[in-house]
Amino acid sequence: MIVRMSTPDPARAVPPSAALLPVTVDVVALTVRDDALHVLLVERGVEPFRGALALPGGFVLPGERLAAAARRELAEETGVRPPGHLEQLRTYGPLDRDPRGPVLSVAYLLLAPEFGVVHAGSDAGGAAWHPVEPLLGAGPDDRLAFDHARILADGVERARAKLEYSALATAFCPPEFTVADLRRVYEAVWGVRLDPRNFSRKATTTAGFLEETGRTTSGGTGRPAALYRAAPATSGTGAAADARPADVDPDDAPASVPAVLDPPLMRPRR
Amino acid sequence: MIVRMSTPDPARAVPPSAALLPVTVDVVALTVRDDALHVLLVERGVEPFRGALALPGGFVLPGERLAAAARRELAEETGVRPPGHLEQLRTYGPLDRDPRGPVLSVAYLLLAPEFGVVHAGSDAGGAAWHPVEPLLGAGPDDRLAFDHARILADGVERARAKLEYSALATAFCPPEFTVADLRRVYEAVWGVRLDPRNFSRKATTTAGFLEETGRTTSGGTGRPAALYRAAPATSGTGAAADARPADVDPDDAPASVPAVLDPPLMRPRR
DNA sequence: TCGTTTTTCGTCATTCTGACGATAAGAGCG
DNA sequence: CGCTCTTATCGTCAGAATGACGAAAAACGA
Repeated sequence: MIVRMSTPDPARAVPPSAALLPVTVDVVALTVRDDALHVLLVERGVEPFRGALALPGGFVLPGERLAAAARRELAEETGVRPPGHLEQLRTYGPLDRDPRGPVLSVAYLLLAPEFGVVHAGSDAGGAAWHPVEPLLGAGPDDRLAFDHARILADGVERARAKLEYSALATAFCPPEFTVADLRRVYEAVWGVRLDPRNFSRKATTTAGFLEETGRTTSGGTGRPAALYRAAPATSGTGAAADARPADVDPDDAPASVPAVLDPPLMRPRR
Repeated sequence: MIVRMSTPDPARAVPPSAALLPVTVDVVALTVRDDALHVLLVERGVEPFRGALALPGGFVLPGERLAAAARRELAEETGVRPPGHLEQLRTYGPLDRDPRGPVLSVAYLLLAPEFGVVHAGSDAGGAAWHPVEPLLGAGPDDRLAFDHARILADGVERARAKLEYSALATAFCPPEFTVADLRRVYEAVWGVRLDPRNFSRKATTTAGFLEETGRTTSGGTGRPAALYRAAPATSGTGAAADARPADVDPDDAPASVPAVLDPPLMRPRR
C-alpha cells in the first residue's frame, strides 16, 4: 500500500516526476563507559540483515519530523528517553544501501552519559552498548547492517572533532562531574592519554566551559576533586553569523547548546 | 500520479506505514567576487514563491543520487558544470517548509571560483550572483523562498568554519593564485581584514596548504607575487579515524579533498 | 604516622600569533 | 634613468598558549 502524505493545495502539487522515497533515521548513540567509547546497537529482528547488529533507527512516519523520529526510535528500542545532545549527522543517499530498494537515511548523533537499556523493541533484539573501537577496524566480520559501519565512522569522527572546539564533552557526563571525569571522556573519545595537569589547567581556565558547584567528591581514593557542571549556553539561538557550530538546530538541540572553546583544545597530532 | 521506485524483492518491502517523501536538493553555491562573498540565486518561475529569489535546486528523480541531483540542478540552472568543492550541508525536515506539503530537502554547499551563468533554466529565471551580506541580515524584505534564508545562513557558517581548519579556501581560487588572492578569500568570507604579512607567513609555512608553481604574476601594480596552487590532497580517502573533516564523501567530494590546516587559522574573535 | 593515590598549583622552554618596521621588486612618470 | 607609488615578502619582538614535568595538597588505608 502506498501512503501519500497530504497535499494542502492540489493545484500546487509536487511534480509527478519527483521520486517519492521512504526515509529512515538512524541514530549513532555514543557514550563513554569503562574509559572506552561505546555505541548503542540493536540486533535486527527482521529482514533484511536479520540477526546482524545495526544502529537503532527506523522509518519516518507520515507527519513526523526527523528529530522526532530519531527520538521515537531511540525510545522504542531502549525503553527510555535518553538525555544528552542530539544533532543531525548527515544524510545517506538513496541508492545501493538497502536491499529493499532506494531508501534515504538521515543519521543523527547522540552524545550522552551512559543510560540503561530497558526493553527490546518490537522488531529488534535487545539494544546494548558495544565498544566502538573494534567496529571501526571494519574487519569483514562483525560487520554492521546496511552502511551503518560508515555512518558510525562518520559519527565518531564528528564527535572527535567537536570535542576540540566545543564544550560538548560535557554531554557525556552526568550533571555534576570532576575534571578527571571530563578528561577521561576526551581520552576515551580520542583514544589518547592526556596529561592531567595540563588538561586541568585548560579546562578550568577556559571561559564558558565549566562552572564550579562549590562541592567536592568524597570517599574515593586520592585527593577529593572539585565538582563542576557544564557552563550554561552562551545565549541566543544565534544560528547566524556568530556561533561556531553550524548545526544548532532548534529541532535538534535539546536543553544544552554548548559554548565554544575559544582557543580550541586540540587532540595531539601524533 | 504516484511514482513508486522499483522494489527488487517484494518479500522484503518497506513497511507500509513508512512515509514516502518527495526530496529536493538545494545548493548553496558560494563564490568570492569583488572582495565580497556571493551566493548563486535563481528567480523562481513557478509557484510556490514565484518571482522570489531562491537557492538553485529541485526534486530528486527516481534512481538518482543526491549529489548527482545537486550537480544536475546546478547545471540546468547555470548552463555550466561548475568547478569547486561540493559537500553535503544538512537536511531540512519535511514539515512546515513547503506549502505543497511535506518535502525533505538535502542542502549542498558548493565553494567555487566565480563561474559565468549561462542560461536561464526551465522553471527558473536567470541565475545570478548576489552578495550574501544583505541576505543574512534577514530583513523582512529580500526574503528568500522557503526556508532558504536559514539554509544559506547555515551554509555560510559552515564555509566560515571550514576555512579555519581546512585548506578549503583554495576552492574559491582559480588553479593558480597568489597569497593575496587567498587572503582576500578569507577576508571576504569572514568579513574581516587580515594582516597581509602575518597571513603570508601562515599560508606559506603551513605544510599541506600551498605548493609553489615557481612562477610569479606580472603586469599588475606593485611587486610581482609568487603563484601557488593548492597542495595535493594528503592521500587516501581515509574517511575513517584520521581525517579531520567528517564529511569527506566519495559521492560528494570531486577532485580535491583538501588537507587539514594543522595549527588552524582562526578568525579573529571580536 | 606513613605510604599511596589523585588533584591541583607552579615553572620553564617552545611554539604560535598579532603588531609592525623594513626591504624587495615591479610599474608609471618626469 | 631616477623618483615615486604600490604591493609582496622578510624580520623582529612581545604576549599567549602549550607540552613536559616538579611539587604540594588532601584524602584513604595499613
